[in-house]
Amino acid sequence: MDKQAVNGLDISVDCVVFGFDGETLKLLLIEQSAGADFPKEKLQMALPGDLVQANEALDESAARVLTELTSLEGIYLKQFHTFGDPNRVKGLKDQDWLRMFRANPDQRVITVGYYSLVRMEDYQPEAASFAAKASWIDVNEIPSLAFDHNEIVEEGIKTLREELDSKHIGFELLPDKFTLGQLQLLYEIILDKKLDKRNFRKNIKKMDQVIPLDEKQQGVLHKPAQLFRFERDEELK
Amino acid sequence: MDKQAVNGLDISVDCVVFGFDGETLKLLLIEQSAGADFPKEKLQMALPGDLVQANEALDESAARVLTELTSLEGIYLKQFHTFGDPNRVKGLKDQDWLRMFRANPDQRVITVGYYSLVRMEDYQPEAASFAAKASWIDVNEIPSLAFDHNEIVEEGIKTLREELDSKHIGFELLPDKFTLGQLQLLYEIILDKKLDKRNFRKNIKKMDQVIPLDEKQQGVLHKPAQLFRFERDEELK
DNA sequence: GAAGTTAGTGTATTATTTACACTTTACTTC
DNA sequence: GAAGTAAAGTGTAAATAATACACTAACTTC
Repeated sequence: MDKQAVNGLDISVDCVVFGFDGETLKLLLIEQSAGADFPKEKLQMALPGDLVQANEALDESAARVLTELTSLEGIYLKQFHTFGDPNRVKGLKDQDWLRMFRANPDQRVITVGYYSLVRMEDYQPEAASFAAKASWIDVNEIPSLAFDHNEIVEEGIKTLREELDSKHIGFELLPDKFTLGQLQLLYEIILDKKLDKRNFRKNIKKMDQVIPLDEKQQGVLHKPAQLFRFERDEELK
Repeated sequence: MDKQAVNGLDISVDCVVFGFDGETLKLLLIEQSAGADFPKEKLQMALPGDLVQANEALDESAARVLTELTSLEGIYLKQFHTFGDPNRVKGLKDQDWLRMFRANPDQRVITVGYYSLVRMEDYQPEAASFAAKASWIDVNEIPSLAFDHNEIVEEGIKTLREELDSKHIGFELLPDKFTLGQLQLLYEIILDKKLDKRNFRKNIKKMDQVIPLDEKQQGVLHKPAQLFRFERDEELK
């Protein structure tokens, strides 16, 4: 009586994982996992993601993907958009891989996009625990990715920009101890515009979550900067 | 080799449809459709929504639900969040209905939430073309709804609030010709706070999309207000 | 024509944002 | 140890935006 979806359907999560190395904004991308006889030249880079498991909430699923990949827990993760174009996994470029690795390669897949912020110092892909090869790629040098992942990346970056100010998420990308110069540079890179140093510092110093430490930068060839740390809300309790 | 979702799965869209009658903010709710022998007392109110069809994009699906319900086209519709709790349709209160109307009542359903803004003058549910009974319900008097729809409503209202200023969506809820008093009242109701009349008007008059008409309100028992109309971006081209 | 009701208008005050340039400090090199 | 280098660190004035606030105008009803 009620209408009903005719075909089977899978749901996945894909994570747009940002990192900052002090110079450029990076994205954590994986190489699609290759079987013994899958031709290497047909492998593409892709966002880390996976099918959602039975009895697994969406947030849990995204957290699992990240933890499996990086062994990190408690990472900032936020759902930002769901991508459901009926043809999003029907591109020619993706067929070989789907036929090799998916039980139902022709099945429609709807994916929920998450973005995530990782301290790069906490995770270097060389030490990966995961089968698929992962690496940090400069956001300005993203290659053509599997499926519609380039579009997902675009949306993820847009969301990061929009939420940077209101949600204090910049700090998630920095080491525990950071300088105001590093923080400003990060903001400039994400927002893609220059900021005024004095005004920026004025604003930051209004936040009482940013705490000056009795400690200075070391080993730089100029005046060392004071270090700060960010006190997350949960630490305030 | 690759992991895979074990059970079958459905995906749906649910629409949080706002309307404004000049006094309060309303939500368009439907009564779950009842079969001949389904006990009326077990029917709940719910958000308009439906399973996503094969080969149907998510946005298309949401637009279809709204059009089937209201016969209106080109309505403002925006995806805001996807709800995927594995138990979101497992509540006791929802079992009877699912068993009657769904082919796979135990199947997990993930739903994509959309919010939508409808000019109430354009649609009065009494004249509905749709089977299920629909009605405008005051947002402050929302009853307990089917599934997790109360939660979806909460998120939808939150999103409406956040996007009210930045996206000019208030105008979508007003008649073509409106007064600044009506507009202010709408803002006050959505934001749930009083606004200063002179400052509000100052702000509105900065937007050159709000165009004063050579026309006044009629039939009011006080000084009639000037009418304005809102020029949407697409009209500007 | 008096009473009731909402429309419509301006200004002074305060807070926020912006623009802008020089001195300080530690390290490195010679 | 002097000179050079490179980023750190700092304050103020001007412009803009946000806020607070009270009366007159226009129409309807009685």
